[in-house]
Amino acid sequence: MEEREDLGAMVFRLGRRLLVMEQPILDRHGVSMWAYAVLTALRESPMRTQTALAAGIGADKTRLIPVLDELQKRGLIEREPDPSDRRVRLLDLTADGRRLHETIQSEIRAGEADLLSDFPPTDRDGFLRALIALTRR
Amino acid sequence: MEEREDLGAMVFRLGRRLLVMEQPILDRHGVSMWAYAVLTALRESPMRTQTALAAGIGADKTRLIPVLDELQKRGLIEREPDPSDRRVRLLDLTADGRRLHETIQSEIRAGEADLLSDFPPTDRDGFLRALIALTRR
DNA sequence: GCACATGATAGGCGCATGCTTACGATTGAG
DNA sequence: CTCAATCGTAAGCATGCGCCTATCATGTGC
Repeated sequence: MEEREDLGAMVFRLGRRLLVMEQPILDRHGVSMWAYAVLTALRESPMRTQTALAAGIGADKTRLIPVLDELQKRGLIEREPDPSDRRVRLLDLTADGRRLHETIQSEIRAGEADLLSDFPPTDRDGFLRALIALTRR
Repeated sequence: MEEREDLGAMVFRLGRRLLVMEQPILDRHGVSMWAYAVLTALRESPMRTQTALAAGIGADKTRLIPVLDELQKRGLIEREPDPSDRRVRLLDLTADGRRLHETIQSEIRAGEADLLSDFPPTDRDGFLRALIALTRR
């Protein structure tokens, strides 16, 4: 592993490559990257505050608002004031939102599988294991 | 490998993490990310045109100009008109530039080694092999 | 009850980016 | 010789982002 680029350079190039692969998929479903991140986060579990959601996906909480507006208008998320604390908005996916996320994610996963298909399984597993470990908070 | 995030999400988070690690190093040496990319590219081999350099590091050729101005002013790169075609500027590192790149890169590599130190060698090697393959043009 | 903290929202500022256009110098093809 | 193409440079534009402030509604500790 002597002659290689810096990790940063390689990771950023890979990021760009993944972006190029994913963008058309997101465009086709009329969803921005941030919106997809929101759907993904809410699929794991509902959120009690928008601030927590923003922190969870590494977004600015003020920039998230138009994204949530749009998702709500399209009926993809629920966003209701918490009866027990009317400052906060409870966030959750609707059935439509869940369905759309599932559709998009499966397309993205197909693209990923395609990228990874050339590697020997041990490299691929090592790659994924290391990547998962490196991105654990 | 059933329950994992999308590759894109993980790769971008890792990119941010690497950025957080590298930025202080670059700042300490008064070098921007683009400038460091230029030094890295020129270390591999001199370049015959700025356009080729820009394409090589994935930058906009017009945005590269102030970066090159700065690097030249600091005596880190040479940038002379090609006698055989005076439209183009031959680009190369100076001794100082080579030295500075070497210093910065070794600090960055130390940070990378630290990040990767926890993994079993097989995972680490698979990770690097896959990453190298995925970023080959 | 009152001061203070928290959540959502709106707006603005500064920065880096990608993209585009224009221009002067130079080269090469016809 | 003339014209098109290439290279470097300057400038402008729209976008998206992070950050910061202010405002309003609400909740909590004293």
